[in-house]
Amino acid sequence: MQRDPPAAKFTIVDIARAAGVSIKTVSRVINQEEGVGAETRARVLEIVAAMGYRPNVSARSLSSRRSYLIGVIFMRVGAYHYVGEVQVGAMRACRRAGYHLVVEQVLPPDAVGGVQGFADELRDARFDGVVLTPPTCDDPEVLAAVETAGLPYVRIAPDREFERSPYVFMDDRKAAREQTLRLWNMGHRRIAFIDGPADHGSAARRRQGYIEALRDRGVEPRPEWIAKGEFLSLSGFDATERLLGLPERPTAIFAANDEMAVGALAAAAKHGLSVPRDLSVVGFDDTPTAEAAWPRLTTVHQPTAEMAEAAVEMLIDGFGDERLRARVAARQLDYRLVQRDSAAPPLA
Amino acid sequence: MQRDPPAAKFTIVDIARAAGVSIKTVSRVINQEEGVGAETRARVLEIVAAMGYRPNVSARSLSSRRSYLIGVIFMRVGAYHYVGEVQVGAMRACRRAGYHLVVEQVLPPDAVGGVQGFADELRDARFDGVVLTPPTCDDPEVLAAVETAGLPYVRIAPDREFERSPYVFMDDRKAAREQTLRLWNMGHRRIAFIDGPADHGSAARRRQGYIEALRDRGVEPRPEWIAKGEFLSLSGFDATERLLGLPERPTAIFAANDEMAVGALAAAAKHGLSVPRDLSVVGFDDTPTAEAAWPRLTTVHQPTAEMAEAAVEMLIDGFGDERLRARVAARQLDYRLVQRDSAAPPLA
DNA sequence: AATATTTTCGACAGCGGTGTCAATGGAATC
DNA sequence: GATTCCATTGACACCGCTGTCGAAAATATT
Repeated sequence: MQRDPPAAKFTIVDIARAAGVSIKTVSRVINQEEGVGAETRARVLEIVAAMGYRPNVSARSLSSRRSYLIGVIFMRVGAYHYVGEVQVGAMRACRRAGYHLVVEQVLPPDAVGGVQGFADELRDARFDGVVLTPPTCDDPEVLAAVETAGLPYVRIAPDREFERSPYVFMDDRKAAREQTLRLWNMGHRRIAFIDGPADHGSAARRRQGYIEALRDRGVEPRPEWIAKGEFLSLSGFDATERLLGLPERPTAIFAANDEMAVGALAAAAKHGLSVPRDLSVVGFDDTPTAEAAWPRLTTVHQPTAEMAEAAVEMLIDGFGDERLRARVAARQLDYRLVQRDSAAPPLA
Repeated sequence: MQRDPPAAKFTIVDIARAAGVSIKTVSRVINQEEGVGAETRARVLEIVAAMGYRPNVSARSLSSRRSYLIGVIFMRVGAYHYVGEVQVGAMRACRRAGYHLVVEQVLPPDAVGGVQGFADELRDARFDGVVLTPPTCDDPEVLAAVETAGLPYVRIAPDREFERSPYVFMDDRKAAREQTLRLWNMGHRRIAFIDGPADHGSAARRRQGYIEALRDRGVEPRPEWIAKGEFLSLSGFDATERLLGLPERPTAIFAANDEMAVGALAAAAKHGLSVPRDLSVVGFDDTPTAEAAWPRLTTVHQPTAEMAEAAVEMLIDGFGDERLRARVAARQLDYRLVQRDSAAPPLA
């Protein structure tokens, strides 16, 4: 109508004409609806392929009221490596199903835009569904906005209200337990833990796993072995300084995330301790930091991309089946212990 | 028509009726077209606000042939922190102009999907324009795909063919020069450089800046002071080992990116050198790694988010003015030296 | 005051698909 | 052979907006 078509493509009408059928039949074929004769279907498919036809997304959305767009919501896109991983997985699932991935961020309420800006975006974008990542997946305002918009959503690793929506998760507690036992089985008996922020659910679950493991082995973890941290490398450094100042110095330190583990490595170096000879340090998450650190961190691999992929799958599967939306579903993914160079048996 | 409207919203018809004007007039108002009386415009705007009307994106796209979607293309979304930064900036610009951001990735040709998968996505998604990031912005196949699709595009920090499209960039050479001079001015005279991959344009420009700075000060950089690296921390470690093995050991090391600088820190620790007392190490890029490292890295801040923001702006501005597309435009952004803890004057 | 211009506004035809529903025709049933 | 029944298929309205173009109203010109 108005602008020159960027690349003169075909429309469903062209295909219908070429195949000698109605546009509705073509529509049926490309949407894999039934009720089309095998022969007709084959002919149409052939022509579609030959002419390189691809349906117009806008027209399809307008008519069907689906956008074929999935949104992933982050608190701050720039902040964490996490974000990239999530996108990789989500994109994979989207492509498989013919969806596209739109990235949205909710800025903290004080920032320009804030949650309101997010709500507006939500309405405009007409997502078919959204995936919420931590910590937005536990933000009451964000959840309210999404629910008000009537959008189906799946949460990744939520901290609470597990009945509120479908979600995917990993067993942090169990992973931390295994991570701790790995140190134990190497022979470590004085194992310290660097905790994450108090309001961070997965940090709490990891701490829980650590405690459980020790109790399992008949050891009551001493309070001074659990050092407060903030998930940042500097806090890991400080925490380690405190731990190394203890009368009975730990032989192994388990940091609740990789960044703090890197801080721990630095503190060890400052104290002239060689890792893993004099001190073992293990992390959690398996971010690129873990691989880049020196020595390379022994850690727990969190299947971030896979969780995102699963989340998008659940979402898309749910579209077909309205009941799925109501029914709460959860999907668990497996972690994996990663053995690298920062942990070893303690010196006799 | 078919599914129950998620949240019963208004259409342009409702607004027109409420305002007592034609839908076309409402359309004019919301698109800020001229040719509407001030009074009429005000009335319509008021009703739009009161009823909370937001135009249906699909309908608008179908009719206007614009999708209000901007694509950002990455090689591998998961790999670099870079990706998040770019998205932050791009999203900022998109929101301001009422666009949405879709993330796409081109997988290496050998991967499932590969460049072909990307080309298909391009056609489906009907982007109004795309932003290409390194290294895809120099990939002939990718460029060909984008151009074949007839899409306007802006590149971020391309390495070559600067006439081929508008682009945004930062002066790597000058920044590296300043970074080197900073070390020089601290009193360092034996400054080594850890180079990036041979085919990486910005690495070459940084090396050039390093060389220039030394020549500026009347020093011809010795070949053995320039160590090969691969932008990965391990390669920085190895390079540093070689440099520290030199008869006349350098007092400062300038790594062409932060990751290699982190490797350098590790190598220094292994050699029992305290940074920055015994050895200064500086990086480039100012990724989170720089802040997380121990000691925190003195580096050069690359305005990644701002570059992406500028790229999207150029793209959107170009839509209004067809001539802009043809005309090559470039926009330069400023780097910023970041002073942290890994560099200090050499020991007397 | 009559006419020429300009500004403001609306009718209407698409954009390219999907949903509804009725028509067609061959197989199955009686 | 007439009737009923599915499986196929197509006609057509419609999704909500923008572009075109002509009409009406306001303003300027002579």
